[in-house]
Amino acid sequence: MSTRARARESAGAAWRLIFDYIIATAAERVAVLDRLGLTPAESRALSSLEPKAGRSMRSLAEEWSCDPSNATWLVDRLERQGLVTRVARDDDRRVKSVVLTPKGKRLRRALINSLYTPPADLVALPQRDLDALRAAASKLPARHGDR
Amino acid sequence: MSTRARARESAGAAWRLIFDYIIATAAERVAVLDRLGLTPAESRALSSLEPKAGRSMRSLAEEWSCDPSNATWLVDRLERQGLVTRVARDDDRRVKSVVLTPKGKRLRRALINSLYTPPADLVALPQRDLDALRAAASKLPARHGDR
DNA sequence: GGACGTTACTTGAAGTAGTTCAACTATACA
DNA sequence: TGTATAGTTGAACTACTTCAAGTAACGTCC
Repeated sequence: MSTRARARESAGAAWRLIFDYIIATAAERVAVLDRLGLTPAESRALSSLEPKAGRSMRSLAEEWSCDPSNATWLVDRLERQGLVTRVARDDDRRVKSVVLTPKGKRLRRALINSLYTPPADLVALPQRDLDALRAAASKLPARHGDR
Repeated sequence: MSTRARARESAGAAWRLIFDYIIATAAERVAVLDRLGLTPAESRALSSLEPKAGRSMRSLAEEWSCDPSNATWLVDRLERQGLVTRVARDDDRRVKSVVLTPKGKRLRRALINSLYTPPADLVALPQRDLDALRAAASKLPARHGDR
């Protein structure tokens, strides 16, 4: 068997297991959003907003690959919940900078903390496996995509 | 540091990396569904249906944790697309068995094949890491949850 | 410096996907 | 004959998407 084919086989097996595990734990994440009173779209929006820097509507719409009017709609929702504010940017008054409020920052932190908390099954793995998992995963590209 | 705390730390780091990677690759999976003409709910429905055995509406509604009427609605959609058929069970004529048609089986296979194909970044990892990843992941519970 | 095309964002209307609830039918079971 | 169960129907609602049209601010070219 070629080196390449061997890699594909191992990667396939690993991916399948990981993917299944992600699906199996999906309900926990739904429960998190539920508890925080967020829809999936709202949670994605929240995690797109860094606590320090505001972001233009356009850049958000691009990250979410949606229509600008959709971004307006979603940011409206967040604004009505007091999670973000819009501020017109001084250098270009067409651009609205979407900024997290203190409440928004707190909720974002709570959201990320919950989602980043490893499921119990994972913590229960042998330390050797956890280290290997971490080492392997750290070599994956940390694409700053639609998170 | 306690053994426990160390596990939590490694698991946390590993989980965070994996989680980010799953989010980063989410668009690929959306593209798969798109290509196959399936909504997320339909794809979940399809993968709940084993090619060999039919399943009652009730058991489907339970697996999807939704209202029975919701299951009716979803299965209606699949049936209209020729992916499943309903057959009344002989031993209890109240129960409808939802069965994949040949077309449904083919589509399910295509769906699972696509989703189980590991992303290129993963295949590109060193063989050593892939083996470790696979070994670690195989120790996770393969909960047969909402997949 | 005033008209002109462009860009950022918003508004409104229409549509799809999915959820929830209450009411109903048909079958089973006691 | 009643009561429970499996499934369906219909109505109302939320979350999201798409598209077309509109407003305001910017940049530029004469």
